[in-house]
Amino acid sequence: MGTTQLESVPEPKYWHLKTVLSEALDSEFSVGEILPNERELAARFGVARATLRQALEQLELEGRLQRRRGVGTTVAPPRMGVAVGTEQRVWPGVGEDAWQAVGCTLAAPPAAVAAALETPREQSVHIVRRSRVSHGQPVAAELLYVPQTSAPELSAIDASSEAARARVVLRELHRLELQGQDSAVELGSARADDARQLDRLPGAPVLVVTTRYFAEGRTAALSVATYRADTCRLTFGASGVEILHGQERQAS
Amino acid sequence: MGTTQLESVPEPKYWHLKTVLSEALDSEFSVGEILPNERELAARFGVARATLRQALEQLELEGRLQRRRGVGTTVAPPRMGVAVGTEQRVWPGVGEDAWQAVGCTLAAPPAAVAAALETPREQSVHIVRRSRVSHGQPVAAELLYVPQTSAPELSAIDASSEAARARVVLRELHRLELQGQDSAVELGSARADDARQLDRLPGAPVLVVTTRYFAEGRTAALSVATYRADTCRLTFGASGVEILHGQERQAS
DNA sequence: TAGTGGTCTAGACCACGCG
DNA sequence: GCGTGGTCTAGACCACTAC
Repeated sequence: MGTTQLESVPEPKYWHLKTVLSEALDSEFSVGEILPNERELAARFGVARATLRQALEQLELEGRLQRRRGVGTTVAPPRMGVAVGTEQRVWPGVGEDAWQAVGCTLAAPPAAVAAALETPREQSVHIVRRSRVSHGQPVAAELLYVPQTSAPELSAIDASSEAARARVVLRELHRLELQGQDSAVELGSARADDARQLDRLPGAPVLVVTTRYFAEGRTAALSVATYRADTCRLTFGASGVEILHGQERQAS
Repeated sequence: MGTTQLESVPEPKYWHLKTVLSEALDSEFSVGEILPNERELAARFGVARATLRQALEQLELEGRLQRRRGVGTTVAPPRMGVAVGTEQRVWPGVGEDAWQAVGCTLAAPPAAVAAALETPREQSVHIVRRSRVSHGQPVAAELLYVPQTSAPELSAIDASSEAARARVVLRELHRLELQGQDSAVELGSARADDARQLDRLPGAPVLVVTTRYFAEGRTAALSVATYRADTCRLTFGASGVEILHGQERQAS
């Protein structure tokens, strides 16, 4: 990585810096390698630390870097493909996916969820919390909202553990015939609880996948899953195949 | 919007500030309304402008605010649903979508694109640039890579305008029988050219949708579309239906 | 030209991880 | 305890928009 000073150009310093760093990452660093610390990098490029950080933030947003407080900045591996919309329609928790039930509560859903479920407000629903792990890393935290009409027979077993209750709700749900589903993806920032589950700081960028499951002529369940935007590439259709690791990355 | 000072709490000021502002947006502002400027807001909350900006950045990332240099900060409308993966497989540019061909060049693709197309490197491909408009706003900029094998008969008409050439390439492409397609979504930041097309600054957060189109037993075309992450919610499956406007937003 | 958001600086202190 | 990235400050100047 060069030590050249930045010239006076019309484009912002942090933007130029990002380009320089990006090229250095391609040519002089390998995955997992640790970069010099921010104070040293800033000094080396002759900019304030805040400016350098702006460049690093962008590179982290693009999945090129990973920064951890108390540890350092490392070169991130290519994003992993995570299948979120397969051809065959399946209930959440069916198939060989790495979802893991964490807990289950019975509570009134947020207003927007109640609206999507066409459930009367103030009507409690099962809220199943799940966690998705891929390649040994947590990639998603999900809240699955299941109206009591979709999973009755739950009153008898509230003595079990939360995780057990979650599995029972899922089992009940799977008894219904799934008629269809649709999904939406949007950018968000991790709430405190999701962030903990994803091993990130609150506010970290996430891809929020909202999926509606239809059965018996109504919305039988609603899933709101937040995926780590830095490490994940969400795939729809044929799953998990390697496509592009990034817009401008070298072919491996 | 209150004028209360922030207390000393363990959570970051900008995070608390974001929460306060978010609630104020819900209760005291309506869509399109313009907020006080950053210097005044910072003073009102008793923080440095940089800290205030950190909160605004997050809210903009979540699609709650829109900031324009020289103008001000306004309350953003709910994100619009944009269909990107419909059930029936269709070639790009077929159907009632608002894509508009901008130009077309013949050039060697980036290495990663060449790999995905299973095309020999250094082999030129048609690169069609398109623009997608929804509700009167530009929402996506796309580069569609079409190998010459997928659209021959183009040599005779290179005298036409760029936009006309683009349409011809698309027409050629549509002659093939589409066998399948798959997509991937990931977070990125807008390159300078895409940013201009999207009416944003370079580096703005975008959702990059990479779609492979299969025909004649091979990858017949590859699309890399960058959607404005602040204004768009990408929908897969049944299109465009209103689902959730955000994770915790009030039902309208 | 006035006012806005965007960039940049040179400091300071804090929270966390690791040895 | 030390080094890391995370937060915060109080300024300054620039680029753009609208009048």
